[in-house]
Amino acid sequence: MKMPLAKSEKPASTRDRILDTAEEVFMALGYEGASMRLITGDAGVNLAAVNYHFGGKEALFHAVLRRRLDGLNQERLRVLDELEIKANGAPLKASQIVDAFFGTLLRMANKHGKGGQTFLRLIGRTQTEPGEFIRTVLAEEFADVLERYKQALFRALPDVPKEEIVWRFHFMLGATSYAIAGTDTLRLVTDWETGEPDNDIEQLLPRLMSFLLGGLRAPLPEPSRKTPPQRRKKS
Amino acid sequence: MKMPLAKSEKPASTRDRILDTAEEVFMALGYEGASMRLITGDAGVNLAAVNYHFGGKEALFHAVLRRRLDGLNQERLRVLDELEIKANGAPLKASQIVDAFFGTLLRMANKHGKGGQTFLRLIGRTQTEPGEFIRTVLAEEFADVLERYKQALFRALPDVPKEEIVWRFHFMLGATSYAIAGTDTLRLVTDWETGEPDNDIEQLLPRLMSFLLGGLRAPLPEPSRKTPPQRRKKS
DNA sequence: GGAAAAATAAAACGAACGTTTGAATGATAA
DNA sequence: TTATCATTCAAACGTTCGTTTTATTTTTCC
Repeated sequence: MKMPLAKSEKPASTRDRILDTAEEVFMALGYEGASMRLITGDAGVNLAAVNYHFGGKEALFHAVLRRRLDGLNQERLRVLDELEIKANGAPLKASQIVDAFFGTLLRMANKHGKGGQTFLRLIGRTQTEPGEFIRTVLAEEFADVLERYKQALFRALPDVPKEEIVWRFHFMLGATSYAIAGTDTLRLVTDWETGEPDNDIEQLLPRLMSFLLGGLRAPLPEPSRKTPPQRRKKS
Repeated sequence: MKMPLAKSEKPASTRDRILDTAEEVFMALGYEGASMRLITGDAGVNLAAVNYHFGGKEALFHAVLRRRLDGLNQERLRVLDELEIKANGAPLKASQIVDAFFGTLLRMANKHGKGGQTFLRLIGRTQTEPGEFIRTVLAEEFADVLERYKQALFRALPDVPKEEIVWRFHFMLGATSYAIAGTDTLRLVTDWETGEPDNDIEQLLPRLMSFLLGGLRAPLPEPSRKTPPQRRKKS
């Protein structure tokens, strides 16, 4: 029988076991580095199961990303909606927007426990993965959310040129992605005799927030050139 | 004959052709994604040449990184020395330090023309590569420089707790690495009807600088907890 | 010149990859 | 029960991987 399963039971269907394991393995080894034999082996399922349930390695990766990104981005939109309703037409504060975007990410990751943090590091990694289709997946997944938040920031910071805001959004994504993906280089910078990065998220969030907001609201670079370079003809 | 070759000639020894090509291919496909057959093929040399001249794929990657990283980090140390001599014992300004570290990176990359920018994106990529040895290489290569700059920042910002500076250094690395590695996500954020990212570096530097300094000097996060969590026992 | 060393070339190695196949097994419904 | 469907499984497919081997060519040095 295909019982819906009361909430906390865990026979863990083959499909779900693959997803969970794949998430971890992709995170640890990257897309290219993770082999289907390793994933299916760790998950305790047959090698062919991935192709049966998902259609292939790419599709599996796609599914892994989607499973959590959907929830995350829905939540991001929900929080933004809520803020805008409360504001009743007035522009939001930049700090609210930044928190709604990046704070939601970190808090959701923390909520799901180990799995959430694994995923957090995965998408940090994924941002710089070279594969063509990976970037496509991310682009599709993020397009709506980014647009909404971009617009919100435009309204929140009317004095900052839109182009500059876009750049700074990009920088914020980088700082966050990096802060999440690897404690690698940080471990190199500091002496680390304090805790493991596992529950560092609670420490990380306020620190990251201060940094991001400081950068976002920084004084503009001196406009060294009047014209925003010469506009190039569209190819 | 093994003539030293007047400066601008370019028979390009097998070794150098491999290095140049490998740099591009690694950048485009990542370490795992780049195959020796592709590299040697593009370089127009025999497949076995890499193993002959470098010893293997890992050693080749190592050599690619070292070739430019050595110069970069030497220059970074030189610039910092120069600043500190001029300051005559007084602490430097944070903006000077940030420019010496990140500005030097971007300027050097710009100097070497196409090759430099390729390399810039490569190290941006490399920061999140999963392979074990890759992180080792980067750690060795950067250790000295990071330590020097860290100390300089400590002196420049005596009011900011050292721990906080380390974190923010990490965030700055992330923002920069990301800004460099992929215009990928940015291309997704903006509408891009302006120029290609090729010569964007001149635009990028002042923008990035403002952002980094804004973040670095941002007001501290409220110390929500007095004790810096409880110190965990060292395992 | 010719011997020694360095460099290039072609071919093959074994291992690992993602995917496919076809039979065995389990559950579902008439 | 029997027919039907979905799932699991072991085995093999054909490629591609990094590396090694063997032979040939080129350079270096006496």
